[in-house]
Amino acid sequence: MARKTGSHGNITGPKVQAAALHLIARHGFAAVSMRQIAHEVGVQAGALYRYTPDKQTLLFDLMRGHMDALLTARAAVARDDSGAVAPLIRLDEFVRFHIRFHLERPDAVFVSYMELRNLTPENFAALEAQRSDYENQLEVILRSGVAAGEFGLADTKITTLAIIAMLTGLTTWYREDGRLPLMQIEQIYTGLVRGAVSVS
Amino acid sequence: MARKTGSHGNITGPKVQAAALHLIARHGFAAVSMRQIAHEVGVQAGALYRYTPDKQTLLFDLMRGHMDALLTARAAVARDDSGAVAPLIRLDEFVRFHIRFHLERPDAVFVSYMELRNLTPENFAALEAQRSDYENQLEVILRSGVAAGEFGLADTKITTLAIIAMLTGLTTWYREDGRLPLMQIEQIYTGLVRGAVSVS
DNA sequence: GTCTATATTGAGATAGAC
DNA sequence: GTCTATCTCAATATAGAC
Repeated sequence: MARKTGSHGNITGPKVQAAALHLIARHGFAAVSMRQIAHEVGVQAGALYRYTPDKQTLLFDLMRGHMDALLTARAAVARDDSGAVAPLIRLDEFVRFHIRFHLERPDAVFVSYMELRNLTPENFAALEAQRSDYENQLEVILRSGVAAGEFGLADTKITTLAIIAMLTGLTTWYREDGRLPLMQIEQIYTGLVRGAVSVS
Repeated sequence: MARKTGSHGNITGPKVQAAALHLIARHGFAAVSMRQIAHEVGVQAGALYRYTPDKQTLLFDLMRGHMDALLTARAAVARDDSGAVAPLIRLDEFVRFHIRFHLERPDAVFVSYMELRNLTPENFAALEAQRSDYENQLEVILRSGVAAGEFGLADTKITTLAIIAMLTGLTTWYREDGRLPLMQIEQIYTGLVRGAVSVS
């Protein structure tokens, strides 16, 4: 029952992250000032430094948080696929997972892709390792499909990158109140991906 | 024979554009200062304002120049397709054109995609119109293929965006000295696209 | 056509009061 | 835990000499 009034640390921290993510997604990391972020949170600029040592770390924490969430969520889905699930089913599953996860957090996706340039080399390398880990999970599916003779692919590595680019591109134009409901969009994309990997 | 020594206007102008494109692609528009651009050109910052009224216009000119070049180059290719060329052939042609054009100018592609946020609303609208024009050319091909019964597509609009995202994604990882030669990469991508639009 | 110098503004980050 | 105040530095853009 301790820790009552006057202690906002557990609420301001997340608000700083949310405000930073929101503003950086819209204007870019370099274009957003600590003062702007503070204003959106409702505090003065100096107060932000209780929650991050500097602006660069704030950016990295956002991006690392996004990649951690991606890999964790993916692991929860992929866990059920141990063993006898057919490659085509696992491919559909991956496509749906990728679309859902990315459409649910467009700001984080945008920032994680656009602001890689603004990371220090070490921070960049850490995120690249996570991204590579994720991509590799799709490539494993493609390879198993090729091995089973169910997929017809010229190159699993390039096809992996091509599919992920295609799926992630969805985030640049998708609107919740758009022409088609999400489930139908998912079906269209699974169809496109199935076609791309089919034996011709 | 007039206009000799002391007149560098016709050379410094392009150098400013080239330096700006190069630096903005690497660090982002907001992160690059006019001083940095001037330094790369080999002049002082004040001199840049002989070639652009302000930083915003410099960015817009780069992006508009890229889109103009894209539409002009595309028109030169598409001109030969009046009439009896089969949809599948025109689709292959579009894929190869898109890949070649984009891989030849990675900096301009990167800037034109990443810095849309930093444009004024009017400048943004002007570029969006051009982008829409380009995308529409692919959609026309897809529609003609559907009409001829040669393509099996759930939705030409979404498929257009999906294909373009897939192709443009190539620019993020392609290296001239990479594992595969460009011609082979083009073949892989035409194969992927053919599969995606094929009747299943 | 480019320079130097400068006006003006705002950035990231820190110190110390409360 | 947040505030005010401030240090230090660098940004865009302009003016006027050469």
